[in-house]
Amino acid sequence: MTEALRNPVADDALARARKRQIFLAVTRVLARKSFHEATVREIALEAGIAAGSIYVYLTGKNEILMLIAESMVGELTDALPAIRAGHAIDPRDELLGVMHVALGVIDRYRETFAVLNHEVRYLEQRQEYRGRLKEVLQPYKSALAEPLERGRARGLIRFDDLYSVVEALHMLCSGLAMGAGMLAKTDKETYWREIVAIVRGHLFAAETAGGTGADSPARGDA
Amino acid sequence: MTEALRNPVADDALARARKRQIFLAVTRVLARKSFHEATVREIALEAGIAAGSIYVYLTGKNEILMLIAESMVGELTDALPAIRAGHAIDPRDELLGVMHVALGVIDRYRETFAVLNHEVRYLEQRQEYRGRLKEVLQPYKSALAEPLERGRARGLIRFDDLYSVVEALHMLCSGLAMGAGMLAKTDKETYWREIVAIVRGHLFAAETAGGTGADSPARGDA
Amino acid sequence: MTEALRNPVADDALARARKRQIFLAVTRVLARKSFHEATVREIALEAGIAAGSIYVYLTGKNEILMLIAESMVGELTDALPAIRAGHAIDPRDELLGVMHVALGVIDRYRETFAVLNHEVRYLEQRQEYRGRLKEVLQPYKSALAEPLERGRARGLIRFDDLYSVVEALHMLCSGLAMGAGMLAKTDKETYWREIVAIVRGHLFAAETAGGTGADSPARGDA
Amino acid sequence: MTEALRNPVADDALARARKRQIFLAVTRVLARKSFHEATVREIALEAGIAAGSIYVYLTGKNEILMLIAESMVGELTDALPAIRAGHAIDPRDELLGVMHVALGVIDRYRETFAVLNHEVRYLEQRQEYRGRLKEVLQPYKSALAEPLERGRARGLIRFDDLYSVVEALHMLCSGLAMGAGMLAKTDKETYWREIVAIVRGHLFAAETAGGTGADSPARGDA
DNA sequence: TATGAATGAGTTTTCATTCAT
DNA sequence: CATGAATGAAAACTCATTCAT
Repeated sequence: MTEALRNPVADDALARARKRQIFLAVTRVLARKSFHEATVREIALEAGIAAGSIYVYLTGKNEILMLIAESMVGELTDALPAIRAGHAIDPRDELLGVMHVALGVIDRYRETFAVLNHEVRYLEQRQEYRGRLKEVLQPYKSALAEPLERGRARGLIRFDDLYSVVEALHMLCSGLAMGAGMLAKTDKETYWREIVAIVRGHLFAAETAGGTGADSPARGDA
Repeated sequence: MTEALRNPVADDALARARKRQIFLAVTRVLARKSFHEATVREIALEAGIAAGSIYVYLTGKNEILMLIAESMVGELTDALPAIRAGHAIDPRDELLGVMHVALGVIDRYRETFAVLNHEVRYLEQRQEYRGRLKEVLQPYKSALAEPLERGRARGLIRFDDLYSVVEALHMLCSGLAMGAGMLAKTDKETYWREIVAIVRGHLFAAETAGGTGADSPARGDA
Repeated sequence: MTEALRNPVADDALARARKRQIFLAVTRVLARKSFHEATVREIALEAGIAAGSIYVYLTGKNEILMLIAESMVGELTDALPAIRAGHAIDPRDELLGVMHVALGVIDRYRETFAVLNHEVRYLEQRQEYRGRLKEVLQPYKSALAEPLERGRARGLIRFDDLYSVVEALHMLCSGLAMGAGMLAKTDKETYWREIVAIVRGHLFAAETAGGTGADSPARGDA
Repeated sequence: MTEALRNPVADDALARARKRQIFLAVTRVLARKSFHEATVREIALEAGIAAGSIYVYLTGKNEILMLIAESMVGELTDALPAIRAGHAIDPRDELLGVMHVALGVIDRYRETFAVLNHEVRYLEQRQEYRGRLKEVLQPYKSALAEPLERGRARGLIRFDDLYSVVEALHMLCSGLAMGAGMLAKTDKETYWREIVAIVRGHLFAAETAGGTGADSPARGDA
């Protein structure tokens, strides 16, 4: 009754086109400032539409974040079939393939990705976004989780907690976009080489000396 | 905007105590909401002081971020001597020790850390914060970089680009606090076990098949 | 703003039909929300026409109020001849007859009537509506005023200020629709019985004690 | 937790004074325009405070309506004891006394009263206001209802449905402020004379002819 | 005639910051 | 040092109205 009142835009192709416009605009704006510094008006104008027109396609500012998530995961999803086809044999290769594609998307939209990665936590706290968000992010999550599980089943990959590893690998990729603040700005291929090496187990020359088990490397801390 | 306090507090011990109060307060507030949702008044009240009193010790809301950075890096720094003493022999162990301590700090202030990690990029864009920020973050950065370099010199750790590796390891630790949104909420020790395994090179059972070089694992993608 | 329609609709019957549609739609919408909460789009949609189509028949949102006035007074006017015919003898009966019909219309469109009764004051302040409004409302006003004057002329009804009495009787009828907020929601026939009794002079059992004249009943107040 | 965050103003006398300022300001603004045309900013400025300062004392625009209700009922309540003392003998006199005082308040704030009378219906629909509103309006309602009931008990006042009569008498008073739109603008004392005459049963010279019973005066209508 | 996407002026509301006490 | 009332700039969002189709 009250939902149908908004301006739902009958023309679906138009809606898609406008949303793409808005996504690309927000991408440009977020290169300059944070999500909270960026105003809806600014984003609209950058997209070449009037201030109020954004509300014809989106129900609020937060919906821009959902649009970002959908768009970026979409670009990743588009590349997945090719990867799976290309690395049918070894799940380790498939995993690295997914990470490489993810890195490509992240690199293409560095700042926007950083924003998404952060804001998603607050979106997730809101009942109205929880479900949708999970659904949107699912393909990315699975793209990492599946080769991991397949690898483990075949004895090619070793880990205990799937979630932790997925998270860790996701973070390794994210690092490309996050570096800006905390540490340094890195170029994509340079960064890729290093994280591939880490994943492949090349970081440490050989096993650490005897007794230093995984759970006790830091005996000196609180 | 970030000039000196208008009312430079004479009593230094008091100033330090109040800042600690504020840091702990912000820590509690950020567990509930984002930095931009949190108001200065709310933080002040949570700290047990009046709304305006925050400006006696801080010059603006952004200064709270600096305070967070200082406080968290401080807690890390305090633990560093013990680590270095404990693992004087193998830089690989020292590196893991630093990471473990960092993980402890991150775990203690999860949401606050996530906020800091994100906001730092915008602070850094402002001329007025750039320098101070770099200085504040320096000890953490070095704590990771130094054992890495020492390890490389002694042939125990292998990598090309220091920045990338520092970033990657930092991200691996950060993952503990970030998981919330993008993926899953992980417990500290479980997470630690997995990232240690990755760093130690245990993730992959053995080298991937022949030709899949580090820079070409994803030949199929755009 | 209130100038003639830009696209004066040629087909007069169509225009009348559409206006009726709109009137009935607004009647339904106002049962749910206030005039200012109701959007033009909502009213149009409720009427089964497109958002912009309302402007083919009406020059603006305020014109909806004029339409309401016309429609409701119209329904009253339609019933007047029968009343006058039925009570040709006693103007007191005629007066009550008019009030009863008015009460019927008010009851039929309670919320809409309440809106009209209120908004009319602001319409009236606008030069562009003043004249038209007076003209539209005239039949109702006369329907009350005429039997009153005739009654006075024949010594059957007693009053000094015609306007005040017309207003008072109008308010007595309006009460049916207004009660909602201030007091209680009353059923039409129950309410009618009480106001008829008041008008007929049955409220007070007998004249108040001696000196309390009409103009001095409240000597004790500020 | 979230409630205490707003600016509740510790100083109670100050809060009361500011609210009075705002009430008087709104009174002046509503003489010029409708509640929906009046902006919060305009009201604040008229009250001599800054735009945003209204939110230090009120939680939103609707709260202005509550303030109006409280203020006007308050002025009425203040006069009640004197009336009750002055007319202890005859409830009919007391009733007229209350009406006269009400008429005085209405006259003092005509447009504001009209707004309140109308908007109250929408406020009442909101869960958050229902209870408070009922409580605030209660004294006025009782002031009319009590003498009516006492009068009926002693056989001095005759009616069946209390709510209807209270409503009708309230409407008779309200007429003074409402006339503007629908009919004519009347002066207080002139209006008072006429409604007193109606209530006292002087409107009709004598009983209408025989068979025209209260429930059938309008046999000719739909 | 009818439509509905697009507009942008205008509104409420929030909140970091100041400053008199 | 501490306070908290006051400020006013800024932002999200709404919606009557237009106009190309």
